[in-house]
Amino acid sequence: MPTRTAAQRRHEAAAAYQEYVRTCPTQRLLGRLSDKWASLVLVTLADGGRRYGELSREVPGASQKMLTQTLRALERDGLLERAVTPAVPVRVDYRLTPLGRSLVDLLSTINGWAYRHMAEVETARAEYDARREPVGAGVG
Amino acid sequence: MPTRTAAQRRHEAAAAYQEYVRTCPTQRLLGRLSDKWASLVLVTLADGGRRYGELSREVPGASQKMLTQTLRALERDGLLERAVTPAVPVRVDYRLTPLGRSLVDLLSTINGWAYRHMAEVETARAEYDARREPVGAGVG
DNA sequence: CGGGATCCATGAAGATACTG
DNA sequence: CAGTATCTTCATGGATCCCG
Repeated sequence: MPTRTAAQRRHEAAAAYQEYVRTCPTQRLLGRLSDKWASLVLVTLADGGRRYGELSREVPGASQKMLTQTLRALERDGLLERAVTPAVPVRVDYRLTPLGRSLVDLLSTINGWAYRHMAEVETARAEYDARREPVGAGVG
Repeated sequence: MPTRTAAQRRHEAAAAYQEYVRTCPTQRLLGRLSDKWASLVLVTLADGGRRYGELSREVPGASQKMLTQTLRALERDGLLERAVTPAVPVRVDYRLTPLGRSLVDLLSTINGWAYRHMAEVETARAEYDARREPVGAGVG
């Protein structure tokens, strides 16, 4: 019997894989895009800069916590710029960087695939469900 | 004073938006791709079908629960096919459908952007962190 | 107006054990 | 071999309060 159990070795493999996932640019990118609000903020900013309040109105459903968090993450990644105007009521504007616009383009591509193929997905999904849902219809 | 408070109206807006997010093909697609294991399984299957056990070995870090769950979801979406061979030890093969291969192509595009731009992201991230981390270095 | 900090509910991810 | 069922754990997201 080896020192490491199968579970332990699997755990090590998992750790190594997690590392790979964290390293792989594609996985990192997908992670960023999977952020539900990130893509929404990006496309909202695509047609011009916005103030914080405008964003919170145009991206409803996002709490300020999530919005701020998303904005911070996107700013950190160099996808958008944050401009603070220290007036009496502070004014903060957000706008895309060239890198951000580049990502919006990619988002358009993804969008294109979605519109071209998601109908097939929906169909497949409906068929799949149809084969499972009638639990008591076909067996009796 | 209206019947609905600001919080309630925000809640309704959020609900409506959640509905939009669920409806929007792009959001649905991103949701699927964001599934950490989904993209991994797809690219693994890109160069040929695999048995369940093979997948669990080639995609370590995924518990069988996660693997099964991912495979079911992908099958449901019509991205891959599941072929059961009822032998003594059951044999199950998974392989991409044309739709699945199409999605792998999209994944390649995403991959391309990632490799072209993630270095910029890393740089931006490092700069951003550099402006925050030296908490006592630049202020004193 | 913009946002940081905190607390809490929810759901997803993993380990384990069992089945056919 | 190929799962399914269950329990626990943990990260995520949201509500709230408060500050500049």
